[in-house]
Amino acid sequence: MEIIYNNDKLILNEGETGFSLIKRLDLKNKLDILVYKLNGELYDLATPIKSEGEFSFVTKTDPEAFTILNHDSAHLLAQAVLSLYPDAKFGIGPAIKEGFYYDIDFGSVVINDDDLVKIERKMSELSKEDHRISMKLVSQQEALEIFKNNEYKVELINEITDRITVYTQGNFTDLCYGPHMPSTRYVKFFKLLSLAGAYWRGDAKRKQLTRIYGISFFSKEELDAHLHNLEEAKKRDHRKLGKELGLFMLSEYGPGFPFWLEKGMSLYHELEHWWISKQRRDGYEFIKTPTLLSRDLWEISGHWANYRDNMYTTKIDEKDYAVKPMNCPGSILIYNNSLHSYKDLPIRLAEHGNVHRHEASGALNGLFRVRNFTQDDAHIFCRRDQLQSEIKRLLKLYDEVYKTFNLSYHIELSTRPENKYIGDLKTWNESEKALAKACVAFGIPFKVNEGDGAFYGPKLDFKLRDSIGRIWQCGTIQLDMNLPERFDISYIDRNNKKVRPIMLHRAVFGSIERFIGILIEHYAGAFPLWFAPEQISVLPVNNEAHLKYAAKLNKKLINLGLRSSLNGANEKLGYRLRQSQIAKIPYTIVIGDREMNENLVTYRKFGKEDQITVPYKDFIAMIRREIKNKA
RNA sequence: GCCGACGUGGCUCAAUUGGCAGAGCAAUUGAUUUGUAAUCAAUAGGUUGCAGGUUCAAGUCCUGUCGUCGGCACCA
Repeated sequence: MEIIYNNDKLILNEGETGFSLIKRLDLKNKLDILVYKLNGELYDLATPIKSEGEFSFVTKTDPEAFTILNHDSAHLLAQAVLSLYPDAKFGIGPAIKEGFYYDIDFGSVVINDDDLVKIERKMSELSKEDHRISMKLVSQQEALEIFKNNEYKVELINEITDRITVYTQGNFTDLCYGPHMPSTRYVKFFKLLSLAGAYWRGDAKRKQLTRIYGISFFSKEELDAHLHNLEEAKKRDHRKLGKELGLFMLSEYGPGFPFWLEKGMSLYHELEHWWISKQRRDGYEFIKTPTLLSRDLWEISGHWANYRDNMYTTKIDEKDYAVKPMNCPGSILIYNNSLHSYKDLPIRLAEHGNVHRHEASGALNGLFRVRNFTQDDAHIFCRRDQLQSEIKRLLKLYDEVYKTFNLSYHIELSTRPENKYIGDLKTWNESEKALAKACVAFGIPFKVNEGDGAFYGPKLDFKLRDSIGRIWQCGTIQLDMNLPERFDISYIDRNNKKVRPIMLHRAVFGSIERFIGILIEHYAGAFPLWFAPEQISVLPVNNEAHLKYAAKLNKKLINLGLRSSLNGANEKLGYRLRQSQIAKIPYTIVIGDREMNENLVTYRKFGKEDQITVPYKDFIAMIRREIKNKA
């Protein structure tokens, strides 16, 4: 039998394993080899190479290495837990993008953060003890016997239809497909990060297990760098910055209902004004629909039946009302307010609509998940033949918006769910094709999530990537085959017949509140000039000599439409400069004798340490240019 | 909603085994008039989230409750 290895044919010995091959080839980097890969599948080094094909060794630097290491780390965690808590029962323990976790039933024992430290120490011990990790193929009967005291594994075993393998290291044996590295000593640089409750098999009706999260790397440097990044992420937490920069607040009197402070409201207004002007340019008509609408409407839309628990309702004059959790029904009422000709389409109704949803208390999170937020919503009513071009327009608009904030993104297309869906197949196929085709035409790649669409239609989701690499789902374009039927909307075609238009829902930010939260973290509170709540701070060097002039200059800047403020506190210049740095104000200008007498401006830009002196009009020109370029 | 942790001046945090609630920053007042990240001094600021309980005595222990955080579930 022969394999292709390093582009060469290699004849295998009888019963050759990864280990024996490493030995035979006398590979220098043998300690870096984790597993081997045969025809794209990964195997333990101890497993005999069973067929011909493309062969390679996977080393610490290969893309698969991180997952393998973290999967091994989950096993090491379990081994450590078992030795400290012999009665613990194990659920599942996979590697994930951000490391690994293991779901464990500790019985009546309560685990806290101090225990994590103990477990971590035990893991290090077990790692040093260099336990061999060995795999064994077993029958279902044997597997059931091995895990007879663990109802979780038994449940899993009963569902497995192909081969069952178990992995053993020391006295810990786990049900696992593998692959694993040869021994526990490969897991060396790791950290247990947090403790959480997690429902068995993700089902809220089933038992909650204790989940331990951790992450593992091949070097101390990588681990330290990762921990450092976590610290950095904490520093830009929008809740922390929101407090420090005076942007918004939360109150126990309204959990999940954010209060906007003056500076935060400035962000909000800037963002909204800019965004409204872009949408007007693109042919959107702005509307506003009521916050409180009668139950009858929500029954037609289907929300009363499906989301009543998450809606705020009230009784007025013996009639039920609900605070709107969505803007669509209101928008449709406006569409239905008049007859529409095929010539009028597409009609693009936009509403920055303030909605309330009673989210579960445990779901609330700063501005990211709130009970009162504003959707930058729009509903597009168009003809079938306009669908393609409408989507293309949207892609262009989304691209422009996200690029303005320096956010890169990727698109995911979710298609028709297998069983539960409404509408006819023809429309589904046509719409999915239109969404895909528009992406291709726009020249942007997309990922397909088969069967992940809403029951009422396919959608495109936009996943943004921020300045430190985190992914946020914001924008969405959804085709709706449900509401047009329920509200019986139509337009009159050229044959004078009533025809059902296509309805698109679209939001680019998703929620303005959440988007601002994301931008706070993305910019770490140091907003670009056009967007910053305070753009310029004017500091007179000496209050007696320069305050008057500085105040005049500040007034001048304000009259030019700039958000400028004077800092004439009785403090040293250094102290006031520090204040503007802490407030992350883009430009701090210092006014002294020279500036006053020669009409100059000495400025320091946030994030830079040098001071630059220029004529006043050059400074204004520069500021204007920067604002215009949204830099 | 569920599991776990936490809740002390505006902010960040102290307070031995239960034993007089304290500091820095911010604020106010006064002095100082400052050229690129903290001038000096004084003053004021608290029913320790809230409601009960145990105790001679509770920030500390117990019960309940509200809120926040890390996750899970949920996210039209």
